Amino acid sequence: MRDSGESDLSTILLNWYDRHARIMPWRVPPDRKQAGERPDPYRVWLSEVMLQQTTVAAVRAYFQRFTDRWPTVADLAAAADGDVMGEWAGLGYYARARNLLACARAVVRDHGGVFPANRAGLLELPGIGPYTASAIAAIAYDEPAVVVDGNVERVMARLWRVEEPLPGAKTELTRLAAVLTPVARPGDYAQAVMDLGATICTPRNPACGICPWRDPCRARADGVQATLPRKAEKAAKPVRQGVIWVARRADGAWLAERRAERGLLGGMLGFPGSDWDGAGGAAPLAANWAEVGDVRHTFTHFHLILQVQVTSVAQDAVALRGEFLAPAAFRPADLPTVMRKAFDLANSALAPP
DNA sequence: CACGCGTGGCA
DNA sequence: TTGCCAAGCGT
Repeated sequence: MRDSGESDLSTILLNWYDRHARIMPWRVPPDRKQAGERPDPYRVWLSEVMLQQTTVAAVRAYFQRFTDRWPTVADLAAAADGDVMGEWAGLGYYARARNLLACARAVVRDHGGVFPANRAGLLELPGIGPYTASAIAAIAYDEPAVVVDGNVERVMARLWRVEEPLPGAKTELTRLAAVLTPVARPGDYAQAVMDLGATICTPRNPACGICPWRDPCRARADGVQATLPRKAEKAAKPVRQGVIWVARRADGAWLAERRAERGLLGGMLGFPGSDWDGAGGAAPLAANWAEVGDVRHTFTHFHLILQVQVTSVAQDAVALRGEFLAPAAFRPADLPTVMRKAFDLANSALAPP
């Protein structure tokens, strides 16, 4: 045991975590850990990937469905691509789902179905970067890895009053996080900082009055906690426009199209459409198309206005693009949100078949 | 290293 | 309504 001031800080936080740890389906609470229970690396990995840039509230239901359907990494590795992409639909950042499958298959193929038990090994796997490798190593294997996510950056920036804006401050914040990381209970410590950041040291209106680190916090002492961390200004989002064609066949089948593996919504189910450059495009089949309105959707880097065209076609219609999927094979829940919006608009505009 | 990559909640 | 934000990764 160290006896430095930094060690005191981590001890204060761990004591707080022992009393206030949030209950999560992928987490082993501190009292059960103390009794010797270990978290399942598969569930830790799955939760960490889902939580990348995503709120706990959004992840919970997805985590439950994934673990119900694929209880082990071997089950997931054996799944069909389309089933995994469909189950991920709505959660966003779909490269995560593609990498999730690639990672599960690599674990089965190259590691005998067992996750590497250290940060360096985890880092080699697809979809596992510096943060996720550290988080799994600390939480699942109690490796004293330095875990730096958005919560840690925010908490460190306030605790030490770091005025340099992100992303430039990242190196300094990582150094400060490393100094605090304890050798004992590094996994609980990592989760404690994240709980602190999510429930007390929040981006807006931090609850400093009940914070276990309120006394040592330099930003709090100077009253500048709400201004930290500083961030570089972001560019304004341009508006892009396009057309999407939704066709229903007489038997109720829908003309769908699997998107390219790479890029926006890569690997997800969708409908034939134009480029999103406002130039229009050619319909995927000759029919009497009707414009039924626009769908508006905002992606990370742009706003999209999608003009929705619909039609009903005969059973012998031939599509130039896409594939007719029978009602049993077409689940609207498999669609990413922007495509789901287009489908809902089209479906409500068409008379029952 | 800067950028592309989703979505839903909230002020 | 609009902008900001959340447990980042790959290129």
